[in-house]
Amino acid sequence: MATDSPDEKWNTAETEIMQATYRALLAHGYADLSISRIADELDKSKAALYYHYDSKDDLLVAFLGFAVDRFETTISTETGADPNDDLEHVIEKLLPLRPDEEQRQLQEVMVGLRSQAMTNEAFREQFTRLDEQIVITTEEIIQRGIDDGVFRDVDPTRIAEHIQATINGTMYARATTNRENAAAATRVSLSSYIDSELRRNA
Amino acid sequence: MATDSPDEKWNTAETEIMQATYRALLAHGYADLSISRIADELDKSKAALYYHYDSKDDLLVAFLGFAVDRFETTISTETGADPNDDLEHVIEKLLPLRPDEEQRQLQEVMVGLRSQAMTNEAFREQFTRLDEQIVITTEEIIQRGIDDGVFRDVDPTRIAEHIQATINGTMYARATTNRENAAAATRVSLSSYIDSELRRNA
DNA sequence: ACAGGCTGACTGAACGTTCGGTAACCATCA
DNA sequence: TGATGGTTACCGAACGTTCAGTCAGCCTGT
Repeated sequence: MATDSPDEKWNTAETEIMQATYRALLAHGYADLSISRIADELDKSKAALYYHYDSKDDLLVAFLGFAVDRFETTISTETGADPNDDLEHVIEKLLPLRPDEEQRQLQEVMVGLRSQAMTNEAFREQFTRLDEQIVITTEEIIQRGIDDGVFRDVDPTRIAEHIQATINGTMYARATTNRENAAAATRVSLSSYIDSELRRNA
Repeated sequence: MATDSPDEKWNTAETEIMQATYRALLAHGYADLSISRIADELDKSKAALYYHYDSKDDLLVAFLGFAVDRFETTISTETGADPNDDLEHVIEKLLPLRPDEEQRQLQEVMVGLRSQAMTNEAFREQFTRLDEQIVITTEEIIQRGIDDGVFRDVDPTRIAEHIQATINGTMYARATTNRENAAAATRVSLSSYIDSELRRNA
């Protein structure tokens, strides 16, 4: 960032830029995202953006941090008492059964950004971190379920990785194909996978 | 395509363009793919490309058809006698346990192209078709397994969709994160999922 | 002679980035 | 009080580059 502000979080101007970037992303998609378009959404000149960030890449990396923050906040609500519910909660957050417009848009933005991770190492590290975070969260819930005796004694890591891969795949399909029915079906199938794999048969 | 050639398949000139496009994609990635770069790989001028195709989009849509063809050929080798082996074969083709450089590159190209499906309807339709094709292939193997009595009487569509989502998610993670170990683990976990879900416990 | 396949030079638009300037707001000190 | 100087946040215009796409003309084989 250009200004080394002492703040822990985002200051006002930068938050506004992040939101403008988000709007521009929604309106034009990652491929057609330009400094001009972000500036238009911000209702400032292009140069204003260069006052706050050194380059387009700099701005975009900052935005990715912003977006990942949001995404992580979304999934990490406080955990309840029942591991079953917690697991279902995480899945519903990541892969809503019937996503509203806002959820759909956020996911589209994430998929768009993610495609950049193929060639941009800073992006790749962020998504590596994000995926790891999701797996760890899932793992912990499963472990707690095992400790509480409501889940069978499985390998939490293995199950968590499997769940995460399935979620990612479904999200990906939703964003890049017209197979919405298949996505919904997979979402349901995932619940039944958890049921048969984790739940104790009394 | 610009030329309405009566040929069923690709003629020589077009095949060379497709291969040049593939090389350019590997060398520069989708984001930095330009007509000039394809022309460089082809060792012809830009205008030569415009002789064969009306626009960049036209060329790219043709290339996607070409790539999807290749991908489908890859997975649809003749089916053997054992549904277990066939299933494992399809999975290994789509998600090699230890992919060589060529497989890795093809997958990267596919993920790059796929990100375009978010905004380009022609692309989206192609990937919808491709995913559907994979699910159907998987479904048929499972159905055959059930008929032969080697698989339990499950819902083939549901299992096939689940497998496909998991494969897609893992492939996606491989292309966009540094979690190669997790990808390999998920691949193994997928086999064990099939084992516990499909195989008859005698 | 002529058509198919191609070239090289070009255009206009869009892009990221830089730069000179400026208005608003501060603190300092006479 | 009010002049001085510095800082922050911004603007408009321009720069160099790259891009998709066009076009007049040139080979080469028939």
